[in-house]
Amino acid sequence: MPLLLQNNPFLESDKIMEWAPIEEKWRQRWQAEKQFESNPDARKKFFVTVAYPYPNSPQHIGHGRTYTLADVHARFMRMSGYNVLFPMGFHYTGTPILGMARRVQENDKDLIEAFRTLYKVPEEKIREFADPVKIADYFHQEIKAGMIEMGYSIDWRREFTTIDPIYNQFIGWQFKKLKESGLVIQGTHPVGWCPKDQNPVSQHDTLGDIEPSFTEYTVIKFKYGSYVLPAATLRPETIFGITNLWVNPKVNYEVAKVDDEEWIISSECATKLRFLNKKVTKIGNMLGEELVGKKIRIPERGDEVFILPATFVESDNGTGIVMSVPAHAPFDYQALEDLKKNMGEYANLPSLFEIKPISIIQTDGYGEIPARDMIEKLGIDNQNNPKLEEATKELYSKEFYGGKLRQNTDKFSQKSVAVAKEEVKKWILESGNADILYELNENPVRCRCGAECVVKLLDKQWFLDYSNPEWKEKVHSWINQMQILPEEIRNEFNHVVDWLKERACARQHGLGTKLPWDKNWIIESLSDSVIYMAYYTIAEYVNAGEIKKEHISDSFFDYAFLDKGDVQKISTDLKIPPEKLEEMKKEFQYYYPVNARHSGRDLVPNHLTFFIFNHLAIFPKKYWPEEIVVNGSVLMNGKKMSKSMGNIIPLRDAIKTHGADSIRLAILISAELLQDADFNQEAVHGIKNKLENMLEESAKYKASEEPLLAQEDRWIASRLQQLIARATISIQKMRLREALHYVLYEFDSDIQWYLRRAKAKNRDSQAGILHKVLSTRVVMLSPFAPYVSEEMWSRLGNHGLASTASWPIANETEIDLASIQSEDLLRTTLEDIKNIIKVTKMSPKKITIYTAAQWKTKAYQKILSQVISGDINIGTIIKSLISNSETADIKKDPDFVKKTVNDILSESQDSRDSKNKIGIVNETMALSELESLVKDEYGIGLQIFSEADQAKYDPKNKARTARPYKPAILIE
RNA sequence: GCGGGAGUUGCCAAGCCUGGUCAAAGGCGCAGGGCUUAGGACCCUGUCUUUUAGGAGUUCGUGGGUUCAAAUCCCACCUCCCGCACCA
Repeated sequence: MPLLLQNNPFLESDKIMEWAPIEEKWRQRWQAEKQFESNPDARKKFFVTVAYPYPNSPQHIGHGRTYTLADVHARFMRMSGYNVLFPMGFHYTGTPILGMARRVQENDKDLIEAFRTLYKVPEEKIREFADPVKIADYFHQEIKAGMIEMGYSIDWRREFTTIDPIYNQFIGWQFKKLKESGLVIQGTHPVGWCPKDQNPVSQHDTLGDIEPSFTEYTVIKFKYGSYVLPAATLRPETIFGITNLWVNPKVNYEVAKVDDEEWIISSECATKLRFLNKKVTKIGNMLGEELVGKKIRIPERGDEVFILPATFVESDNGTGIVMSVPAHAPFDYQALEDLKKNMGEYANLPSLFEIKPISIIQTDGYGEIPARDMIEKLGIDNQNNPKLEEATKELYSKEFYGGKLRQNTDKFSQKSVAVAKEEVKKWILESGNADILYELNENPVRCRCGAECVVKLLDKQWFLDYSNPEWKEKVHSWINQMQILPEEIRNEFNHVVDWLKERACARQHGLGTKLPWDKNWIIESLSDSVIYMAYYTIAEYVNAGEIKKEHISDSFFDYAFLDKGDVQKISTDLKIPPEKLEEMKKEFQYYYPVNARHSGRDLVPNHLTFFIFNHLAIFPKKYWPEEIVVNGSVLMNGKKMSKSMGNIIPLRDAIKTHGADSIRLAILISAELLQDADFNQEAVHGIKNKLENMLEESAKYKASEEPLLAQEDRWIASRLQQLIARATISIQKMRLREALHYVLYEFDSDIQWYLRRAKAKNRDSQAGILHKVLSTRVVMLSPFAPYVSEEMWSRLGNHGLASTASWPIANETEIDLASIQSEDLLRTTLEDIKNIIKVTKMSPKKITIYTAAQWKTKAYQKILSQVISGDINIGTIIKSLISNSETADIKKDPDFVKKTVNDILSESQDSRDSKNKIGIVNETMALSELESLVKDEYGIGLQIFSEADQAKYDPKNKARTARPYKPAILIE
């Protein structure tokens, strides 16, 4: 059979079976029966949501993970009897789509080609893509189609996009609520900025996708007569160690009026300052060498030091002036050394040789002058040696995390560098002797328009005040009460809450909702997606046209979501019948709070945390979210998916090739929640095979009432109950991999064993039992693999749908512990026989089994109960056994106690308890089942004797070694 | 640095939360056999060392500890991966 070769090897399929028609059939049935539409009723509800997608590309396997997890959760809860609401919306707001539209307008070849070949967008659609909304619309429909194909049990009547007018009104309402609570504040805020576009830039706005990150520097103002000579530093605490200032003699500095002061700075610095809202007016120029040899006064310290020349000083770095701390900065130390060696034209510099490094930081592993230690260690001999960077970095890190300030640092003495850095900065800033400068980490960063980016201090920026201590406290305490899965993430949440500061919540362009009180701003897209789950409860009314945008005002949301206001008055104002208002309010109150929110772990430090913050700020406590479930990402053949690797599998393509169920299972089974799931060809292939085999199997057994007569029947029925119990617990903890493992694979070995037993006995009456077992198993598979489960369910001859069947409830009373022990005994004995044959390499003719004598069984029970009660002292056990006439025979075989205690100790707590509970097992009877197995396996006969049997056949005197649960074996 | 995760037998990977059924699932690879014109298809068997009686020995990053018992719990150390923002 020829293989359909496509670009991606993953998309090869051997097409053993056509899944598509099966999927289509059941999908239509679900739809026709409105299985996933949820309306308030008398049942308990369960509201499960997932972060809605941003439609700027087709979804791939990675996106599929979170949605699949949520869908399994929804289906499981639905089968467990809950009225489950699982809705979906689409997040249009944000900047990337806008950027894409702009690139289409500019006829960007790469992007258009990507649309064409990678995303397979039809030509006529691409032409519309100059309009960002068209892009969003297109991928919206694409993603939705994929979700339907994946079998997600979504109530599509409640769908919306974030640019729907009523949604915008809702977000406006949200922000007014936040502002009323004092949680929206205004302030300045540094951003990466394109001076040409007059816009903030983020990573995907720059050439080469460079993140425009920046660092905050402290600028210390040195006084030179009436001028200020500012030097930028990352280490303000080293002000105590300054011995001089450095300028580059070749640089032409600017004299400029900066606000009310006159500064001497490089011209690059002047430019930077302008974007930081400084009023900078150039007055004149001054060559660096003019400054050399002059003295400046150090603020706070009050003493004076010289300005010296250094070539390592660059005009585009900081202010173009550098403060010199030779004891702790390798550059400074080396520059000073260089100068002393080669005075040249500066021979007249006074007292140069008197300049001594001032050590201000004590760090373990370093001497008085750490900078000199570093330089000697790395063998540096001049200030242009590139190793100086490395030396600086290492020393900075060592001193920052391990250093302490010395006595000569005033009130900061003995403080750690990490602490002192902040305190000193604050101290100098407060006295007006310092300022702040931001410097891009990578230089230059260019905007897509080609202009060089700068750091701009935005004025009057709006912030959500996530630093508000009361708000933080509230969030902390709620996080500690919430259900968070997996549990490890709880700490991470708490940590995020701690470090979260004010967050800019509005920007000046992009799709989105206008800030209600300042229409120049658009609400930023991570802030307009934090309480939208409430909107699902009214979205169906919007979609049905029952409420219109002109009818909506804040009073509507106040009423529906906060139960505030007079219904009659609102009804009159908004022209909505009071019953309708009441109905919507009831609906919100029915479904809220969100019971489970699913999301990828990348949203923990932002969306999920904001989600909690905002719910707590806006809604009363009874509507705060109950549970968050976080999952990891998906790898492709062990590697991260990325466009450049070309290993992104579009979800819909994968469905076409492998079928939705195989993909669902492959994603779920390869990893537990937080781990990265690895998606690969073999895994999907294996699962497909498995499902096909199971499907074939389903047609074999028909329902019939058969009593559980045989030992193996009771056993498989017991194992089924144990499976139900274990799988249910696993799903409740969202350990879906574990649950699937039990249902799909582990239980298989039980079925195999059962079939082997039945076959050995030549039974033909087991179909009814297997039918029951397999049907229950299909029900349990249904949330994971809904389509194939429906198909199996129907082939098994069951009525209705697997997805509406009730989730089985484990029945303890159906678990027959004795049958489980008996089967274990069979298996271990068979294993032992196999082992002996393997080691001796003999071909067996005859097997004889000896069960332990009664006194041993009695003694075993005694020892067992004594070990369970914690007594494992062999001496006392023997004494108590001898004192009892039933077990006094122990004297004949003192070794027996030691061996038995070891036997018992090497078993699990569960197994011990179960053995203790069921008491004495009739081993002769249990092992009689072995006969058919041995016959089947080796084609030979088997005889069983009791050790106590006087007439037994025992030529090799083996019988005496028999122990309970460990019969003696003779093979000839 | 802070926060999180990981280190298992040739490779990938389960087990760890809840200590004992762990020489440790499963897959790949490898070896032997079956089936076959053939197979990169499928099925069976084996795959730490040792052993002609179900046994013994040495293993789960390193070093300690707790326990009758440690891959699993505790402590210390080493190595690797991810996140640290105004971006969805």
